[in-house]
Amino acid sequence: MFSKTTEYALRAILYIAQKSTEEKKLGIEEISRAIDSPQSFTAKILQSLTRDNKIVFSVRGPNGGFYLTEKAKKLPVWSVLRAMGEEEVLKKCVLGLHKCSELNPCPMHSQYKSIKQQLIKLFETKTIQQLAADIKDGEVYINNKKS
Amino acid sequence: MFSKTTEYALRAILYIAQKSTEEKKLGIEEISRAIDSPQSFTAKILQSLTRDNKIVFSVRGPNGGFYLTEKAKKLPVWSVLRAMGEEEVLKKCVLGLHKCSELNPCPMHSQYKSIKQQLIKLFETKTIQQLAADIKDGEVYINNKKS
DNA sequence: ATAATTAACGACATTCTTATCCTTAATTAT
DNA sequence: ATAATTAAGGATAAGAATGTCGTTAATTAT
Repeated sequence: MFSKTTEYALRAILYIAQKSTEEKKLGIEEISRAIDSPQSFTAKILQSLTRDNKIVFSVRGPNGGFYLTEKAKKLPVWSVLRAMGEEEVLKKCVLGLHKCSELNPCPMHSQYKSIKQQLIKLFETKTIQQLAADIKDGEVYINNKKS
Repeated sequence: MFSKTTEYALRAILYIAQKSTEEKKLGIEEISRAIDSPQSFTAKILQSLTRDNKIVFSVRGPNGGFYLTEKAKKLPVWSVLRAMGEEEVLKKCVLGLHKCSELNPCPMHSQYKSIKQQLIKLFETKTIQQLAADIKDGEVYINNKKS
């Protein structure tokens, strides 16, 4: 559904949300190990989310690292997807038609539309914090180790 | 959602299903013009669907071209997606976790699952023929011209 | 001040997707 | 038979996504 880049972003943010506070920041080494993603590449992703999107925050130097503010934790998953440029994926026509719309629907339009809407609603409703809380509770996991 | 390659495949197949019979085949020039896709690239896609997957059929030479048999028209859209290697997209974990499952769910698993299932069911249920018929009836369109 | 730590940044490498072009093979019409 | 037509196939290219590495800048601890 989403690019690998976005998958890494989501997992990293959920891990950070779950483990960090403004006092306890997380290093990229720990994060990428925990979510099983390429370290330098993940660093780049987090840097862009820090610089451009104000979803993730960071501090350099000893005891530095990445963290989320309480405010950022309350953001919907949708805001991460938007930051990663995935809005298009969820809004466009399944057949790739530019002009597909209510007035000019493609053959899949009417039935595909309602499923897309459910997806968008799901991502708009769920916050980073809610998902992170479920991880903390041990109900769900983001560990991606193959072994 | 799907790759451009798959979008071209779906549009091409629907166009062929709608316009062709075993007696009246369609040339690649007409097809790619009708669905607004790159001609040589679309040819390759149809060739693979012909050679490997027996979804599309073709004949070379004058009055040759691509067509669908009546049997092929009855195939579900899902079989095209499978042929295009998109099964993965609809089955994998939204966070990209290898091990995500009922027993080891990711934080989005339970709610994402039901939406995925709707999508799969939709593609399993709808046949090429049904969609093509809707185009013929003029209810829906696959024209992709920007102007 | 100096050294150590950690993110930021830039350049580059690799792989996959998308796309083009040219030649070959099959079929048909004359 | 020959020429015309049309898909098949191979080689290659352009671009985007993914991934690596080395250097720089900021911050902290000593």
